[in-house]
Amino acid sequence: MSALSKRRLKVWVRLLGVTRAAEGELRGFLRGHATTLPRFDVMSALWRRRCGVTMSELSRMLLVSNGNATAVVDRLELDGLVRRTPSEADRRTVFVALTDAGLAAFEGLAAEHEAAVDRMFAGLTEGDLEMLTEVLKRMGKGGGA
Amino acid sequence: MSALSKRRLKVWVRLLGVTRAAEGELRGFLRGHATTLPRFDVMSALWRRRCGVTMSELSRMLLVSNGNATAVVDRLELDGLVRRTPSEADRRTVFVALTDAGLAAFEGLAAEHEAAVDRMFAGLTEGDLEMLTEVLKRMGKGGGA
DNA sequence: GTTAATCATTTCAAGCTTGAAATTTCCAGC
DNA sequence: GCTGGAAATTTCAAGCTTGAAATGATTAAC
Repeated sequence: MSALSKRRLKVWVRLLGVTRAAEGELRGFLRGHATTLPRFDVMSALWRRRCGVTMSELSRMLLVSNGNATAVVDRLELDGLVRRTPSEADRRTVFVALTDAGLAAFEGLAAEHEAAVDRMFAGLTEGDLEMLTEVLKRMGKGGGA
Repeated sequence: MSALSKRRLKVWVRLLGVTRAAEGELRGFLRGHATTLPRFDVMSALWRRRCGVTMSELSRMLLVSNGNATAVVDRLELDGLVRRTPSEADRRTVFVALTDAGLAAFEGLAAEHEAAVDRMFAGLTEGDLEMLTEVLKRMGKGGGA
């Protein structure tokens, strides 16, 4: 139980705290628009991959379980925001994509979401951003092994 | 939609990704010991404040809703790991504290947990830690206002 | 062409989490 | 000492999330 490991623990606790606080802020913003963080995350992923992704790809992108992706996509589908299309080539796989309504809904929200994130990072310089990216990249490599 | 705001968005996505991956890792470790992240978080908070905290303090410490704290404490209480004690001075408030069994359980886990966090941060130098702390501190101030 | 292994997805039970609506208690002003 | 507002906790419905088990489909080895 070295001093270094205690320090790492402290950094981890702070990292978790800041991330949770930020998530809370975004959740509050999205609540005002009758949606939620996981729904927004799914729609955002589908927006980045406009032509559609499989359920497995989706859950890998968002780092959530398969069952979770199924549940959120189910609800979005009920609301007409996403569409499932069975693959022709492989009858196991399903492609998910935004509907026109989903695309419009996401794009209406995206700018405000970006502004909210902007505010969260207002206290950081460009140098901070660069260092943060660098450090996070290194963390990802170490932990994900 | 400036280049800077796009950059901030990217950093936020990465921050969220790294944090989720790390949480996943810790969850996996805790699963092997028949417990979960939220339970561990509560016990950890009660360990830091050995003499007991109120439910409100607890939910503020963990950045979760009151209802959530109630639910997790309920389950921990059923398992005999924490104890609720009504306040003498104010009959609205309740103090929560680890039982002896809870203390033992937590301390048995804490060392391994610390080791797991240690591994996650293995790729970071002390300078990285310092800079990360600094940046996170500044983020917390900006966003939490 | 069977068989076995693997893969993509869904289903399920259990637990987590939220935000809002009760409930009970305290406190301040009258 | 009432009374109204504020505070601490719980309750509740709805949605989120997980991990494991089930289902259905593909692939590779024989």
